[in-house]
Amino acid sequence: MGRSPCCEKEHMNKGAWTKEEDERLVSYIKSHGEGCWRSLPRAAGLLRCGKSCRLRWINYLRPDLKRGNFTRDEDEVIINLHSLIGNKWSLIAARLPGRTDNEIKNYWNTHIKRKLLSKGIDPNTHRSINAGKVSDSKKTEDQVVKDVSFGYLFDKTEKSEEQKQNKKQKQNLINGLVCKEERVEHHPAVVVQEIFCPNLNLELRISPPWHNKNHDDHTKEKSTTYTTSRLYVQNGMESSSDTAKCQTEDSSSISHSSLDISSISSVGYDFLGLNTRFMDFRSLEMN
DNA sequence: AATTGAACCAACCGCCCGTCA
DNA sequence: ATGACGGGCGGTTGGTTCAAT
Repeated sequence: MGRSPCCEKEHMNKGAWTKEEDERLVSYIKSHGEGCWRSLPRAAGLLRCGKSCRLRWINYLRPDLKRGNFTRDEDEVIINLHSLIGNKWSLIAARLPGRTDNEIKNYWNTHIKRKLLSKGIDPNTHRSINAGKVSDSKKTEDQVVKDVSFGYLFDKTEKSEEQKQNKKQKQNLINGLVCKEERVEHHPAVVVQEIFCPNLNLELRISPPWHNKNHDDHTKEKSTTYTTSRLYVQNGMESSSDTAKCQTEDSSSISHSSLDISSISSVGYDFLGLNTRFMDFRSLEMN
């Protein structure tokens, strides 16, 4: 019954891969293709576990891997997606061509986490550490607030602008609404508006930017200024109901048990304020 | 120059889930 | 129907490099 063991753990090499092992693995996969990791080591003449071969190929030897530092755009994608789906590194990696889940995970733990903390943002909740303390004190037991912020985390060119923003945010916070506007770099005609409601209920609600009838016209005429909402999220993960109700901005239901945003990305909006080539949510599901 | 600690990242570990015998 | 395995995933470890003292 069942299958035979993947590999004998004894007599297997461990640790760093040698150049020769790499060459054997690459050569074998080039001629036979990926797959069947179980039988690959023996066929390729490697004293490695199939798992180890798979990992080495996926994380290091694959020809389509992008090497070098992460770009600012990639940083943003990672942060935004992490705020949405958490430590789902493979899902995040799927939005970043040439990057692996392992690479992103390492980058998150070594760079982004620290960057967020230095800016007073909790990397787990993506909320301001200070704001969290304030709101926590006001929380009632049956009113658990979990808002998701996609705030920009990068240095502003002008501190005075930042101060203005902070002042505006504080005022909005007092009014029960956090609102932030920012012009997109390289696209001065585009204003990104972020709206955070600290007292949101627990339903999960992810919506694309509201539909603008003149969207096409605007994209044709880049000089025209238009506003798009970055994302509107009500997180219901802690709700007693396991099934989150997901609706688009125009209230049409997507799914009760899973979220399929393919219809959104296919429209071509700058969903999450990111290039849609990164944001094809076809395989993303949230329960 | 030597030592120490931080940072980085490749690789491993252990678990989960779908598939197969 | 059952139980074992393969593949995939997230978390962790350990070796290497770099910077500070």
